[in-house]
Amino acid sequence: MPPSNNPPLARDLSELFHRAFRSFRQSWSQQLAPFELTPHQFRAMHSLVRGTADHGTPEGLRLKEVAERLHIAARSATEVIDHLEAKGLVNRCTDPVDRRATLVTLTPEGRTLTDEVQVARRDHAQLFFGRLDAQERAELSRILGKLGGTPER
Amino acid sequence: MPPSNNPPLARDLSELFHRAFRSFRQSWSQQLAPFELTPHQFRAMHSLVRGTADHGTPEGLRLKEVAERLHIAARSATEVIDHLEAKGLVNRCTDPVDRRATLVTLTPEGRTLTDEVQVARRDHAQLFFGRLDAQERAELSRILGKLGGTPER
DNA sequence: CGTCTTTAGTGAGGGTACCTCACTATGTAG
DNA sequence: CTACATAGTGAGGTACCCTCACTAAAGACG
Repeated sequence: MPPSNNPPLARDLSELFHRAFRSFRQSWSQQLAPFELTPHQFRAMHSLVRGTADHGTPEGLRLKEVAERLHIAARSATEVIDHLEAKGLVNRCTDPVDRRATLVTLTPEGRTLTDEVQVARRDHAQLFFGRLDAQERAELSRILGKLGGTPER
Repeated sequence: MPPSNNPPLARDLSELFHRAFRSFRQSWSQQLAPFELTPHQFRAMHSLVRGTADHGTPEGLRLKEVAERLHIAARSATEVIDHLEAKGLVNRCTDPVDRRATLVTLTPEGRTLTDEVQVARRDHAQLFFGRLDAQERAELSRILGKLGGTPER
């Protein structure tokens, strides 16, 4: 009985948001599991690829930059990189220009893995967002952009 | 090749989703801080209110039910409830009907606090989703519903 | 009644993803 | 050279999850 035509209104947008995101994260985690990477580890590697592409320097990103790109504290970036280094996916080396800084670079293995996971990520996104049609995706994209908080600074 | 005039397309819905949710969660955490509750603690209390309303039983929810509502393992629910109990916001008592079970009920303080936080939550949602107009909110709501995975049960 | 199985909660022990604070080593300005 | 800032990290903490093994109680059945 639809006595209340009630659209599932803004009523509980919070709840819906939470739920949807949880579902998203969980399925992504699963997709990632075979690679033995956590979402953040992958995000870090991803940032390395894009990062080095960004500013001509071929030699990786500083830990600090990684932290910024992941929106986490520097200390936390250290940890993520620790794990990746332990797996032989990245290397640390002192920045010759500023010896306080540590440059993080992908190893060939890391590079390869990143590419593979990139594909998996695309698959996952298609699977997950595939429930929406193109227009809905565009709309969602626009809306999320608005909600994303400070786009800069 | 002009860098990219194209709209922030569905290109990285994953990224956008992640970013928006992070922003959401963070601002909610902050809103919650003055009450000295973590998001999950509040969610648990919230489930108690709704739970007891649900099935006539005036006497709280079982731990297991709490776990189900929070979508976490039973053991984890124990922890959340531990914290709330330590703060005097909930009580545990043995279910007279099934003495294996523990009924969790809100104390008057817990009840009051929940009501207060409920208001804060509404404020937060309005603030956060206020960046969207009514139509966008409705659209978002609809879309998130589609993405939410298991709609019920 | 006594076993046998199931269930609810929890102690023990882990793990991830974050954080702050204080310290070292290095760089930079005066 | 001194003073200060900055990059990374060790130490230590919190939130939020988990599994595994156990106890106490309930239910099934002969």
